[in-house]
Amino acid sequence: RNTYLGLEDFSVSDTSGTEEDTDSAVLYGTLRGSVVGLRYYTGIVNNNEMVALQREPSNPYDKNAVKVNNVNGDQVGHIKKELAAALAGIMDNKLALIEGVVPYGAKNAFTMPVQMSFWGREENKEAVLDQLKRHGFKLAPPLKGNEFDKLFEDLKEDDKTCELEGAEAVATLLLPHQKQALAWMVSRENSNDLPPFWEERSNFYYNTLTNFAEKQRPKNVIGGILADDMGLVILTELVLVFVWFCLVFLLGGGGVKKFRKDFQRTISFFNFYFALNIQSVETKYSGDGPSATLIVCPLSVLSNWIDQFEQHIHQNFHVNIYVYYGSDRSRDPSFLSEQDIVLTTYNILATDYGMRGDSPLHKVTWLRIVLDEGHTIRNPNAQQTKAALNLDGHRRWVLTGTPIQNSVKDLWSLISFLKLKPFTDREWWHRTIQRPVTMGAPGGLGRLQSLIRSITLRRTKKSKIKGKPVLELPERKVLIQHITLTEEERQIYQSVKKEGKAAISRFFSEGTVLAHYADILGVLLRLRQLCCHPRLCINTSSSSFSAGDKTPEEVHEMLVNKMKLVLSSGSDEECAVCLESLTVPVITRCAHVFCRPCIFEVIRSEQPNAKCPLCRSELRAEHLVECPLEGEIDSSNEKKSDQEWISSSKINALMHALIELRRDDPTAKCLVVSQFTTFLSLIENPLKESGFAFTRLDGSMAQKKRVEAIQCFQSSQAGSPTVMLLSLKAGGVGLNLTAASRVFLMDPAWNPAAEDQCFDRCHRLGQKHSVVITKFIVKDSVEENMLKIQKKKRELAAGAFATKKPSASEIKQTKINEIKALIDL
DNA sequence: ACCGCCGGGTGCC
DNA sequence: ACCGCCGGGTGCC
Repeated sequence: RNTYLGLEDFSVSDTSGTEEDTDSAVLYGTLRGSVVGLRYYTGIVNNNEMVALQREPSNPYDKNAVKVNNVNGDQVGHIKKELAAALAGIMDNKLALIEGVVPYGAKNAFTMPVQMSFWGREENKEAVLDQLKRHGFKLAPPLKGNEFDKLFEDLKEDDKTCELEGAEAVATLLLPHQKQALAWMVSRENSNDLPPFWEERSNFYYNTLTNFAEKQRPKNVIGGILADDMGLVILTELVLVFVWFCLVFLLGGGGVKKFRKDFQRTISFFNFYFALNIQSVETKYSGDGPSATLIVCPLSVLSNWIDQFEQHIHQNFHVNIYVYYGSDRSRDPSFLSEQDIVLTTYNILATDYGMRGDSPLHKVTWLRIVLDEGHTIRNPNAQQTKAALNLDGHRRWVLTGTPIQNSVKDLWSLISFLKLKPFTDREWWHRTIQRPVTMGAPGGLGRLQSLIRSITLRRTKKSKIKGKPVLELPERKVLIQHITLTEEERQIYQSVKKEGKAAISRFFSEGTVLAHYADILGVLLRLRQLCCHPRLCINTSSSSFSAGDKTPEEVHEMLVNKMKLVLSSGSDEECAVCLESLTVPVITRCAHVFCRPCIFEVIRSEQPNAKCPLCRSELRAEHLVECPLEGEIDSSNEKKSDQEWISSSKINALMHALIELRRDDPTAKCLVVSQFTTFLSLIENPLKESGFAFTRLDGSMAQKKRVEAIQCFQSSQAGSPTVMLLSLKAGGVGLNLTAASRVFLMDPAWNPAAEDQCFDRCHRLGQKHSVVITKFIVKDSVEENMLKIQKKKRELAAGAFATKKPSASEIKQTKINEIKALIDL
């Protein structure tokens, strides 16, 4: 199973089969059994301690053998053979998840009882009961009285309101929330506290969740999660203090003056990192042990880092920074460990870990590991997650704007990365936190909150310290401007709508909605495009809804087109296997789009008769079609510049607003945002005609061009552009466009979060003016319906925490409902 | 006694 | 294991 040489792969074995459904598992019942052979093993348990049951098919005495392990993974004994004979089949076929608790008998020498709970999908219940019955066992109803309650003890909350007063000269530079963050971080780096849910009890360390105890003191993580939707804010200038301390340490105060001056420049978020790294320099001087800090980030922010390091560190200190990226990267672990900072991306990390089996990054013991945009690793099955979890180094920090997106599930990878015992093992995480929370067990949420509180610093824009908002941003207003189409535009719109509605109605009555998912998205896309400009959908009219008899080439082309359609439709498609946004999209013959690795895993595990996870059609690796070219997804209809330019109602409304704005304030800058880059191109025309200086930022631009466009736009020089044409999803979270105080959103997005994120690019620290956002919405159109869906999504997101993540089929059902609402069915 | 009963040896899977 | 189970020793009252 494990093809990655030499590196422990801790989750492959428990991620197939039942894993996907652990959230929807029901409790079949409980059964008392016995653990035997205690005297042969070293693993010990306490009364009421949780134990894990593990199949041991290779046991020479009994192929049905089931091992019993304690929380530490040490074997306690075996399940008695008659019972094991009944359990083996259930476990091997993943019909149920069997969990054990040893109720008493902790001091028994030979055998002890074990209370087992059987969990699984409703449809497997009968088979499990049957199998047990055949061996003469019968499940008892679930135990009453919630054991979780009595186990749970709230932790004292860390005092995060305490501020750290830095050196006098520095303290004045810090805002209260910065001092607070600093104090927290310093305390995390220096604390000797036990990790959450551990207590010291008469020479033993005792875990209050699992009732596991051991002599050895469990390590608390040196580090934590900085969860901050204004991450860019809270850490700003934090570096000053770090650097200050370190300088005092290093230079004894001598070089401090010059240094401080340098740092009174505008300082950005990324300073945090080199703050940490300066510390690593200090550690290097102060003794042996690892001295290199590894920073992993998405590719999109890599250059930001490099810039920051170049600007600040190189000149001031002789800090060795190595960017571990590109095919010529050094493969020498000892070279890497000599660096002060090694910078790399999640992709490189994952590639090295997976392909080479001797990843240099995994051979180094790091002083500190920092995961930037740490939510990147929220999918426990993703290669980059496994790669990150297996990095070696005791100080571990996760920086993320969105640690808990939709579910508790997403948190596991982060907690596991922090190496908090016993949560690194998925089973214990699931039994003690995830299930109690998702099933609403009393105390479950409290437990989770306790955990989060003790290891994360979470601040939102709305957080307050001592009754005052942490951050006072200028006001932000969202206006909706309704647009009425011209008679001509309306005619085209209605005719396309009529045709599309007829087709979609047919799909509904035939029950083939899922099979025509891409076509339906296509109809909706065309309608949305027509709301913007009639020319946007000129080339996407191939409404061949039936596959018919086609040559392989034609099928291939059709699939590629469908995939492009899905990807460019802006509907924020998720892969139904991993439920993440698509990476390396491929399309099946039945026209459903998945991540390449995900669908290959499905094919591999279900072979020889793999079925499409969405529609159960036949699925074959050789039929999968990949997306031909990354980037220029909707460029297919871009090649018509020779045509005469015409305006549209929306463009007229925009130009009217822009000209008015310029008249009132010639220096005011604004963002013009659309999901359709072709639309942005169409807007360029009237901008030129009306003499606007503008710039443009979209996903297809090379990194260098982007940086240029951003700098140009942010400049306050006379004659600098006042308009930026921005594609909705361009740029990462870090994109800073605070020069703009107006936003024109040309077309609504499916996902309101995407819009909000876009607005945040100018409504953030550094914004001096109030921000006015104008959304253009065409009356009586698909756009108005999209607003309703957005509203629903917002409400859903507001109560999101603790609700479980929807399954693939639920996602599709939601989408079908959306489709109905969108086209008035 | 092709039984019962006794008591020693023994012990996970 | 202060059990169960095994198999050898033994055998009226």
